[in-house]
Amino acid sequence: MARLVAERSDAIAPLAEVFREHGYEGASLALIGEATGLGKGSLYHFFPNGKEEMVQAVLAEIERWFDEAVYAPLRDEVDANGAIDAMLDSVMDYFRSGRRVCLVGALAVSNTRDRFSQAIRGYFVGWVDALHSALVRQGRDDDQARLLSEDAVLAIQGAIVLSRALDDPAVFQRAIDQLRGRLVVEGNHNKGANDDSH
Amino acid sequence: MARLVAERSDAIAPLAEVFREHGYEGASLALIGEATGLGKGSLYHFFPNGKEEMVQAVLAEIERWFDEAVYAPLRDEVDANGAIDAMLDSVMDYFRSGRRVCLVGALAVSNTRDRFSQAIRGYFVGWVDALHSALVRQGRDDDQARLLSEDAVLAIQGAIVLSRALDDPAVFQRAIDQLRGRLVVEGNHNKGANDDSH
DNA sequence: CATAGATTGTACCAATCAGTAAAGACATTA
DNA sequence: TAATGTCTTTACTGATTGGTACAATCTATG
Repeated sequence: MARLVAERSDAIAPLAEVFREHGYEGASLALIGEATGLGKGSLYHFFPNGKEEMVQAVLAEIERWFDEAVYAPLRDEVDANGAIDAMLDSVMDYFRSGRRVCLVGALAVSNTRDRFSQAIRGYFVGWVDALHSALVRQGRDDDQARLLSEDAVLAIQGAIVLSRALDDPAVFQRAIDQLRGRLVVEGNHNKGANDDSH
Repeated sequence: MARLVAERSDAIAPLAEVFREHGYEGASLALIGEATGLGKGSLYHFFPNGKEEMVQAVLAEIERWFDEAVYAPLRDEVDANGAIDAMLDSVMDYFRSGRRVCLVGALAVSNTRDRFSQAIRGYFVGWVDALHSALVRQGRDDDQARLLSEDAVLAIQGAIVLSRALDDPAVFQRAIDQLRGRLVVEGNHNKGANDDSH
């Protein structure tokens, strides 16, 4: 039997989805209520500051998830190549081959950017820095790693835009493949060296 | 003395700006009226189908401009390297170093995508195809040119997103520089051979 | 100057918007 | 079971939304 009273945390995922699909302005309280199954009363009980607080909560959860699933391995794993590989796999899953919009990226190109600028900046800075760290651990010099990490994050955002514009997930797939070739260094066998294929 | 009656074409530029700044949903008729200096009467006289027709008109004008200023040179100029160089300069100007949003890209990641899918697709297909043509004329093989042209258009969109997210035009600048290095071939002196620097 | 057509201002509409208020239902603890 | 604090339902507000209707005004042509 389902719980009759809801928790704030249960609302985050449907909130994220409705903001992704309709944007900040487009996500009306009617749509939000429908997506979360919560009435206005409940929504304003959990998020007294309305839509703005809902988006902030969603952005915080997105940041938390990326930090745990993507940034931390990039920063901490000894196997930098493996962490980068895993990042590309995670990204492919998370954005559903480009069918799913990046909420943070979408907010960045909207007029609501300024309202969420801190969270938006944090998301991307965290990503670029974490990837930079992995690239340096690969043995690349700082400047090249800086350029490359920025370029990779940028390419992922562009891939979402273009694959949605052309309605073709293969565009996203190709972009990820290209990145794998550009980011994962050849001849680096420090990932365990269990290459016993003889 | 300014003309008392307006023309439809005069409204396109302010319309483009207001849709860029506020998105489709965010651009209310009040904002549109303010931006264009036109009342509802005039707006619905010129665009009987309302906002949708306004956006379609803006997208048509954007497509026309890009086709004339960017795609045509990429397709037709004998100097492919020069055309690509000019494209990157135009892009830098047009998007104001990433400060200005790409309306087509923004629509592609919004829920209004389906309504304008044909125009959105046309814009990006036109760009990728034109760049592909220039890259082939450089002497590259078809597959590499395909990948590279897609990658370049994608990188420009991503650069807009990231530079806005970080509020740093230098990100956009670096992305354009990177593209110049990747797209403009060295040692190709078929651009007129007026290299009389001896 | 008269007429026709293009353009504009104003008043208006029903629907929807974000947000508020408060009484009621629920679960938790004692 | 009584009391407390969390959650939900319902009704409501005033503002704004996109869109319509139409009379008034302007401009070009005869």
